[in-house]
Amino acid sequence: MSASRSFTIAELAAEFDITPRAIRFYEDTGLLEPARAGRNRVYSQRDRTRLKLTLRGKRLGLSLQEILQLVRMYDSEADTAPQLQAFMAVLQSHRAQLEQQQDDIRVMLAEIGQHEQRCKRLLTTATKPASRP
Amino acid sequence: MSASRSFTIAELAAEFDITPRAIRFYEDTGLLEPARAGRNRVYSQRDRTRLKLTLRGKRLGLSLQEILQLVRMYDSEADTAPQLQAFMAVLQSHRAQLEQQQDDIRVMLAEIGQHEQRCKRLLTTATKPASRP
DNA sequence: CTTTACATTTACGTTTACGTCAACGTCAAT
DNA sequence: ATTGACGTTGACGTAAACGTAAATGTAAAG
Repeated sequence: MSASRSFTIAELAAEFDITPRAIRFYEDTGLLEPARAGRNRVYSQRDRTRLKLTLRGKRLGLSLQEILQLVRMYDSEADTAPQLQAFMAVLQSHRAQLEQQQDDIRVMLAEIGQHEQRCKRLLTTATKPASRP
Repeated sequence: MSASRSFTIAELAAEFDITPRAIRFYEDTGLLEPARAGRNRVYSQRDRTRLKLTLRGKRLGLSLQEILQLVRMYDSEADTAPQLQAFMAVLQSHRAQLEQQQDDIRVMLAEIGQHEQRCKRLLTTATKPASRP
C-alpha cells in the first residue's frame, strides 16, 4: 500500500547535502510544511519534492521568494479566466528568462570549449617541444 | 581607424539597465578597471565586454567573486603544464555545473509547457462551456 | 554668475540566506 | 544514572550586493 515514506530532517539534509538549518529556514520562508511528531519535524514525500524544487530553483539563481511564488502558483487552483490569463503571463516571462539562460549557457560552454582546445594545444606543444621539425 | 569608443558610467548604466552604483561596485570587486579623465571614470570597450560577462554570470547565479575568478583565469597566461592542468580542471567543473543547469532548465521548461497546456484547456472549456454535447 | 546635470568619495543601511552558538528536551545504550 | 546522538527554539552574527543619503566637484547652459 505504498506507505509513502517519511523523512527526518537529517535524512533530507544528508540526501541533498545541505544543513538542517537550511531546511528549517526554507520552512520559515514557507517552502516546506512538515508535519510534527511531538516536537520533531516529519517530512513527507511532498516535502521532499518541494525541497528538490527549491534546490533546483536555487541552482538557477532564483531567490527563495521567487521559488515560493512559483510553487504556490503551480499548486494554486486558478479557475477564473482572468486568473488563468495572469498565470499564463507569468509562465511566459519565466519561459523567456529560462531561454535567456539557455543562451547564456550555450555561449559559456562554447567559450569553455575554446579554452580547453587552447590548453590542449599548449600542453602537447609544451610536453613535446620537438615534434615539429 | 576604429577609435574604439569609450563610455561614461551613465552610458553603460543605461545600456545594461543597471545603476552607476552597481558599476562602481563591480570595480571595487576588481571586475572593472576603467581609466580616469581627471576624477571621472572612462570605460573602454574591454571594460564594456567585462561588464557584459559580469552580467551574464549574474544571470546564471554566479557570485561576483566567482565571475572574477573566471575572467582572471581567461585572461591569465598560464603556460606551465601544472597551471594548464589546473586550468582545465576548473573548466571541467564549470562545464559540469553549466550542464546541470541545462538539465534544470529543460525540466522547468517542460513543466511550464504542461501548465500552459492545462491553462489553455481550462480557458477554452471555461469560455466555451457548452461545446461538448 | 548661478542653476542644472552628472560625476565623485565616504559611509551607513538593507535584504537574503543562511552559520553559529546557547540552552534545552528525549531516547537509546552503556 | 549518565553519556551521546539527534532534535528543538531563540537569538545573534555574517557575507554578498548593492541602495541611499551626504557632502563635494565641475562643466555646460541659461
